[in-house]
Amino acid sequence: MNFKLDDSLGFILNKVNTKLKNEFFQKLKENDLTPEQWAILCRLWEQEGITPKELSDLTCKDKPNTNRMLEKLIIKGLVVRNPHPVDKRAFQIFLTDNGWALREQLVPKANQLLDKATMGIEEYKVIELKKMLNQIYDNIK
Amino acid sequence: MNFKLDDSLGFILNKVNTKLKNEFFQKLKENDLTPEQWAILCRLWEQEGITPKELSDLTCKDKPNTNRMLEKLIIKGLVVRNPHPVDKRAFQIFLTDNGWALREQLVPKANQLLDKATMGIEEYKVIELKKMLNQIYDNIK
DNA sequence: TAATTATAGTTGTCTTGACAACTATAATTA
DNA sequence: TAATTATAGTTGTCAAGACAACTATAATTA
Repeated sequence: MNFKLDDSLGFILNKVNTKLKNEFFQKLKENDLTPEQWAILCRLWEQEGITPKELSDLTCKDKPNTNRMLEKLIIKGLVVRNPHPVDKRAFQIFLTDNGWALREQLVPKANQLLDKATMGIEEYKVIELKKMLNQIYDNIK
Repeated sequence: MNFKLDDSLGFILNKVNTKLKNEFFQKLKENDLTPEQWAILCRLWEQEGITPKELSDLTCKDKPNTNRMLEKLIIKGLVVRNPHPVDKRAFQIFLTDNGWALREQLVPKANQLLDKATMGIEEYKVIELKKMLNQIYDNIK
């Protein structure tokens, strides 16, 4: 009936994730962005014109939150929301020039942070780490 | 200038953490608890009589949040808050009988979920995983 | 085709997380 | 000892995550 919080995967994961996200938040501050908004931009850099629903699936967030984040990105002028050409319920999200321009500023910041985070861990170990995390993701539910 | 979100440690970590926490939340639902409140209880099971400040350090949350969670635990009758015998600014947090009683209900739930999450991953690999995560934690800042 | 069901997006609520600013007490040091 | 600085806890704000309930449109099927 013993349980050591410090040795619990859930606690460790949460701790690391919070700290990493927070550190990234600090780095993104000067661009007035959050890590979650960053994730949305990333997806749009990969593929423009998708719907909020698709974005919410691709970023693993629910629809209400995705929409609220999109609102903020629209207000910031990084993204536009056009009516969907076929489906009247839906919208298409596109990047503005400003949205595209952020990419070359932000990607190095993200990579810098990840390099720092994984310092001292061999590259193949990091790959293993990610593989295990993905397996855990698949294992749940 | 390429960046693949799906291969990014930050994104994967966040995804897994969110899913695991959420799954745990579902398990804790019938006890009307959240994973964060669980973490506080864990610490108190390990050591009673510590202050909110110490609890916030031990659970890696800030003071305001820790206090708000403690309020909820007090309302639920799982925890009491006594004046600190020496330091008039501080308090001491103790478990009630109900707070203690939860332990044997909750610990198996946590272990069950962690077992499921790490299914198919060898035990020494899970240890390696936790070690790497802890190193990442130390690497940041 | 009409009725039913599914889906995209919206609104509102609750919990948590980070942070800043504040009060009261404790500890330090001049 | 008096003044200064540090600390415990509090209050308020904003971003986000989960969830439930809702509207409008699309897809299915009777």
